Amino acid sequence: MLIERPRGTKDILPNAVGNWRYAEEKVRDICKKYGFREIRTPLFEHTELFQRGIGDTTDVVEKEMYSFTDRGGRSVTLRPENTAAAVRAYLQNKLYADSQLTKLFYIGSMFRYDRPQAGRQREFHQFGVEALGVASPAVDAEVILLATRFLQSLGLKNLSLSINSVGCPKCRPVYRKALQDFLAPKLDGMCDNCKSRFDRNPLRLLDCKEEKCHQLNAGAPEIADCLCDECRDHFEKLKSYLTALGLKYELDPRLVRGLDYYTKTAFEIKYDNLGAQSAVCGGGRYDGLVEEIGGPATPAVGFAVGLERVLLVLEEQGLLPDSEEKLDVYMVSLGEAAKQITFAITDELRQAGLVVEADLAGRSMKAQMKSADKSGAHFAILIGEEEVASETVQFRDLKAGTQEPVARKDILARIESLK
RNA sequence: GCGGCUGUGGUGAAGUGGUUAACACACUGGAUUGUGGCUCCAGCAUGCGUGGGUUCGAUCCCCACCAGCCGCCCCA
Repeated sequence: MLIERPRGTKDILPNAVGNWRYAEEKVRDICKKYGFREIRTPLFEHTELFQRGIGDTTDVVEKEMYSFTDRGGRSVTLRPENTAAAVRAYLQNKLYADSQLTKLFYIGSMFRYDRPQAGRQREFHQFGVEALGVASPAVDAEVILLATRFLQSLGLKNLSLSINSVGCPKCRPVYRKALQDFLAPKLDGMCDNCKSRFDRNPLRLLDCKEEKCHQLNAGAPEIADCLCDECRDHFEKLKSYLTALGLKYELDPRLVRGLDYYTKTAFEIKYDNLGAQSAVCGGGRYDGLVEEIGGPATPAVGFAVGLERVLLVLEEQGLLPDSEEKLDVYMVSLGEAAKQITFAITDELRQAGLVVEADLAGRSMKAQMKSADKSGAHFAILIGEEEVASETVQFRDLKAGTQEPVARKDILARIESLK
C-alpha cells in the first residue's frame, strides 16, 4: 500500500452510500416543503472571502483552512463552511432581486484542517440553510423549526435545543467589557487556559470545567442583562414563537458561536451520547455578513448540520434504513450453449425493469444455487442442456421452494403473475 | 495545535525473542450422476501499520514516522 487516503478523509463505500442517499433525500424533502431552494457553490473560493466573512481572528481562519496559491498566483481556500460562499453567490447573482426573502439550502463537502476524531473529519459534509433579507425573529423561528423537523424526520430522539442571543455590534462590546471587568480581578486564580482566553474570547471562560474557575465565575454578568432594546425584543419574540410552536428549548447564556458573523440569535442542537463532538446542528443570525462582504445591509439567519454526526447518531440509535439491494431473478446456467441463452434472457428481463444477476464464472450448479440463495433473489431460472434443447427453462421460486419448466417466451408473464 | 491509548488476514481477535502466526465469522471449493438455506471436510496472513535500530535471530525490545480512537481546543 503506497498511498493511503489523506488523514481525516473517508471513503464512502457502496454499503454506506445508501445511508447517505437516505439522509440527503430527507434534506431535499424538507427543504422543498419549507420553500428552500438548493444552491451549489464552488468547493474553493478566494481566501479573502473567508477571512472577511468568518473573521480574521477565528480559529477556523487562523489555523484550520486549506489555503493554497494557484498557478495564477491567487490565494484560494477549500471552503471551511458554506455560509460566506452562499452570501457571495447571493450578491454576485443578485438573488435579492427575486424577492425580499431568499431561502437557500446546500449540501456538500467542507474542509477544515483539524485533528480528526469521532465526528470530526478534515473533509466532512454539511447540510445548511440560509434565509436572507428579512430581520424578523419569525424567520429565526422558522429556520430552527426546519432544523428540528429535519432531525425528527430521521427519527432522532434525545436531542436538545439550546438558544442564546449574542447581541449585536452595539451591545456585544458592552457585555464583553462588563464581563472582562468582572473577571479581571479574579484572573490570577484561574487556569492557564482561561488566562490565555481572557483577551481573545472572554465569553469562553464561563464554561471552563476547572473547579476553581467555575467557582470564580459565579455571579458573572450575563449577556441577557446587557442586550440593547432591539436585541432584547428580538430574543423575546423568538422565544415566544418557539413556545407557540411547541419547541422546547434551553436558554444557554454561554452559548457562543465561534464565527464572527453571528449576531442576535445563536442556537445549537446537541446529542449528548456522541462524545466530545456532540453538536449536530449549529446556527444563528448573521445580520452583518452581507455588508461585510460588500453588499447592502441585509439581515439573514441560517444553520449547518454535520451529516457525519447525524449518521453516527442514526447508526447508534438503529435508525438506518435496510439497504439490501434485492434481486428479482438469479440466472443459473450449465454449459456454453446455456450461457448464451442466459445472456439473452437476462437482457430481456432487465429491459423489462427487473433486477437480474447471472453467474458468468462457469461454476458448478451447486455453487450457483448457493449464490442465488444468498443474493435474496425471489426467483432462479436454471438452464442446462435439456432446457437448451427444449427451449424451456427451469423456473424456481426460491421463496416457495417450488420449481417447474416454463417455455422461454413465457418467462416474463410468469414472473409478473407471481410477484 | 496539546495530552493520552492503540495498530496482527475481509471482520472479531489469541499469541511468543527462535522451525509450520491459534480460534471464530466471512469468503472459496468439495461431500460420485444438473439444484440453495442444516451438517461435515478442505483452502484462505512468504505476513503481524511503515521505516530504521538492538540481536546470532524479532510480530513480540528501542526509536521515528503514519493512521485510528479518547480528552483538550474548536466546531457541524
